[in-house]
Amino acid sequence: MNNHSKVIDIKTLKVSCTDCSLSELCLPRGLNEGELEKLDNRVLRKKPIQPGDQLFGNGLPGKSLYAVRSGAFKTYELSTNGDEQILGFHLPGELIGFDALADNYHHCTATALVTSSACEIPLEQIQSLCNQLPGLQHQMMRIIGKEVNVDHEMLVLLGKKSAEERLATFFLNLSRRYQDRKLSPYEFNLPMSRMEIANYLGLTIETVSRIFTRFQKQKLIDVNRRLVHLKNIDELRSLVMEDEINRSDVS
Amino acid sequence: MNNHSKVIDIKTLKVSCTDCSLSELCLPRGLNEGELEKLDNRVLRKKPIQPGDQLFGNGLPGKSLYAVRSGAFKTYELSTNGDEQILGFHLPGELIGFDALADNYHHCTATALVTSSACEIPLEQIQSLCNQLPGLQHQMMRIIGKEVNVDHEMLVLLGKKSAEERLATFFLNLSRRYQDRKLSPYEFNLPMSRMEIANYLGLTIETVSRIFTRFQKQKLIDVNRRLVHLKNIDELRSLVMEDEINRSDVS
DNA sequence: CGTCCAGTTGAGGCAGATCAAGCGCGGTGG
DNA sequence: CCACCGCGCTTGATCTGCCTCAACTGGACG
Repeated sequence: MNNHSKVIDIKTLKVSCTDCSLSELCLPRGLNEGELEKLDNRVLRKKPIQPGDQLFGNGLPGKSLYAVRSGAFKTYELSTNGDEQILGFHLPGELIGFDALADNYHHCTATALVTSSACEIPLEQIQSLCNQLPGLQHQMMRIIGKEVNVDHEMLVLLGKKSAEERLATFFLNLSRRYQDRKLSPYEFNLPMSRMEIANYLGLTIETVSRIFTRFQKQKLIDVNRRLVHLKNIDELRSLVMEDEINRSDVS
Repeated sequence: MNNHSKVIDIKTLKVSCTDCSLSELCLPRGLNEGELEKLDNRVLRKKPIQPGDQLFGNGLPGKSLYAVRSGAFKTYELSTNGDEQILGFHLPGELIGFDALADNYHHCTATALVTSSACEIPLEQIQSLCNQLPGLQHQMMRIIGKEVNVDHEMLVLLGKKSAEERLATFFLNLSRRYQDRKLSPYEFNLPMSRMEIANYLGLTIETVSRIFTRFQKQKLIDVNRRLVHLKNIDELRSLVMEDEINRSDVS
């Protein structure tokens, strides 16, 4: 490496996996220093991506995974009548691009919600490294498994939950993910618009807005434009599990 | 191989990957004879599973993937209020159990819809074999990628489609999967109840029943109990307006 | 200080849920 | 052989949560 050169600019330093604060959430988790360096050498750092710009697009060849380094992305598919369905919002440390594993073409599109950056890791490199580093293979499996489980949670949300439950679930999910990133689980900025929240949760923008207002009246949250303050997380939690209490006692 | 022994009973023959008619849909796809044998040695064949019995259960340790050999399974998660959300129906040749990749515990439950059987492949074996057989690693990635894409299609369905579109999509999807299995794409038995169809599609049993009736009046299908006859696939397609570009799993 | 646009609020409508009754087939037993 | 039951499914009537349409608000920005 370039340890011999003491005069390295901050940018170069910041972009190595070794010094990345996200390594415990990302692919490097569980690797030792030597292994990390091997991985590091295969990772391509991409230039900052402006809001609305694509990281990858539906129908385009895809031979890499991407780790969100900063900012936030959304992935979405186009429905038959042309309008989009958002599949997920992706925060730093999260990997996206699994949709290209099947046939090396992307089946969804990823665009930046705010100015963002990402690391690109070619699939070929991942595969060959996995053969050398059992820890990496293990971590890959964990990440893929989590991806599948997250999607399944969304199916439950869309298939069974009321609008109110969806919003409460959404806030609690974001809260936990910000906490995992050493950020406040109580106060954060939404990187996405109301429109995008509604789309993601299978609702309309009006319904989302009304429930934001309702939650504020109930002192559960404060929302000011995109700044959210969760004031009563326990109550939000009980909202998600509320309905079984009401339904199961009449006998 | 055991070609030297001419006296082998049919059961033994039938259960090897070499002779399994599903191998082109399943894990063995793309492996040569020698490689196939290696895989074959690691696969455990499970006894037949009766309708309603579990292949694996939510919260239980999971250290294997399972390939459906015959019959059909459903996987489901319990929502916070206790009722189930069906995540998928699984036909012969399909792999299930990816929900345990994240932490070696299952996050959903798999039960047989009819008398079924499955092959168990321990994850450890898959991983070590993947290091020896690039073809297997490649096929694993393909299957995982397809799994992710299928889940994403379901998110679009639940987030955006009308009840009618959901049912049409459901029929077309089953039709294609039966065709892939060299069965009639026009006439087949549903392995699941109306209730399970409704649950899977985020609808009620009454709505499903009404749309079945409507489709019959429109001469799109014939349904008699669980026997379905698709009479006008093109019209069903136009109901969904779905471009089936992505499902060509023969890639 | 007007325009724009994201978001909010209100009124009314509708797709699908809920509630309730009926149907038909397979199984049981008489 | 029919009478009866149970259960999966169908059908009808009514209800409702969320959508749709439409008007309004307030901060950002030229």
